[in-house]
Amino acid sequence: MAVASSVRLRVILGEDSSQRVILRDGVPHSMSELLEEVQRQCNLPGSFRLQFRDPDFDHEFMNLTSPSDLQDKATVKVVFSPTTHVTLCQDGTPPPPYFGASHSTNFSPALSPSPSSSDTVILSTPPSTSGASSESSLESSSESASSLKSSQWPSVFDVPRFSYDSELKLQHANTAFKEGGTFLSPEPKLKSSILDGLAEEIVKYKLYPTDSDFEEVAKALIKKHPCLKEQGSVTGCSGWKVSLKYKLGNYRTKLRNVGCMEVTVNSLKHKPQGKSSPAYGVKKPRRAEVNYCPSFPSGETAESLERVRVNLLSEGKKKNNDQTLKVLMDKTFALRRHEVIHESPLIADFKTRWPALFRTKEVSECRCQNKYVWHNHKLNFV
DNA sequence: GGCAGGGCAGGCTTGGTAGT
DNA sequence: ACTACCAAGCCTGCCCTGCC
Repeated sequence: MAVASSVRLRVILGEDSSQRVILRDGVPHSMSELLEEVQRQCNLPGSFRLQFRDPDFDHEFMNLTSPSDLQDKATVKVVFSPTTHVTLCQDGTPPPPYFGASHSTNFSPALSPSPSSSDTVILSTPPSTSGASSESSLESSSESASSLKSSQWPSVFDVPRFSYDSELKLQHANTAFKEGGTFLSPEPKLKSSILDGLAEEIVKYKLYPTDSDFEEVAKALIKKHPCLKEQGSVTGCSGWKVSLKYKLGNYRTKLRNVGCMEVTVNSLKHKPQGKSSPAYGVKKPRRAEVNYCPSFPSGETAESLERVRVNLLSEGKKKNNDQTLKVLMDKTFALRRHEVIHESPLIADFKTRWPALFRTKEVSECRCQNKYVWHNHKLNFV
């Protein structure tokens, strides 16, 4: 029985970054297998295509459409899809999914890499829409909201399916609307179910949606369920927009009560003394700010991560220790974010606590790929 | 022309409460 | 339990003005 010999590829990941990929069973038969293997070995997020040096065209890079064009030691280049906005960690690698909050990475769930240094479990499905009011559901929503938001706000908001009975009612009402133009005035239970479903879909992306986000969701709702359109409203959905704002406001209160970090940071209890105004110093992601307030990795506490930080200090003194530093820096990302958000430390102090973050390698790898967003450490300048 | 600072209006926050 | 609403006050963006 013939054994396929392994094939080595040089994969160009960026301007100053390339990596060896070894295909132990030879070149895969399909492009999808090849892409998956490259993605796995290079730990790449999102969708991308490959280009290879085509000998028929003076070895210029051409799109790779068939794996059979590759030979041992071939050079391929990774070209990310325009829709993939990759957010890098300090070390230039994509963040593990638990980095969460409003981050601008658009991971493809089917192709997203496994969390390397994270112990956090990735939920592949949104929290139950039918049990939003239950404590357990809210806790999972809190988890979802604070640490598992792995998608950018969608270009087209997808209205989720509501509970079975709600969908049934809407189906009947939509039929009646199409036949006789009858609008539906949803009873409180149905309205609540709709708002619940929309809220849970929204918090998968943002805990603090903007006015235009609400408008977008409301429009998507009446587009999918035209029976819900409001008469006497210019847009046909102004009331839904307002209700959604109330819903999200109340929803954040619930999340606060179950300890969702991204909202508890704004509770009065966490405001400085003498500044106990609800609107004072609200901390939330601004513009492209990413991974705003991630939860600690599963099983970790501030104390345990502090011990990791101390370990980082000693590991940082060793030579040729990049891989260990990378792992430890990944692991302590949430702790750094918490320090930045809660304490707004001076750069000098922060540098003392986290010297590894200021290594040339850390900074240059982020800078050299200026299309990427380095997560914001909002520090006070000295 | 470009920049910085002040004033202003509107939007937004949390916490609390009334009504259903 | 939930939606809707209110209060108090901070934040943000816009506009205007003054200065270089």
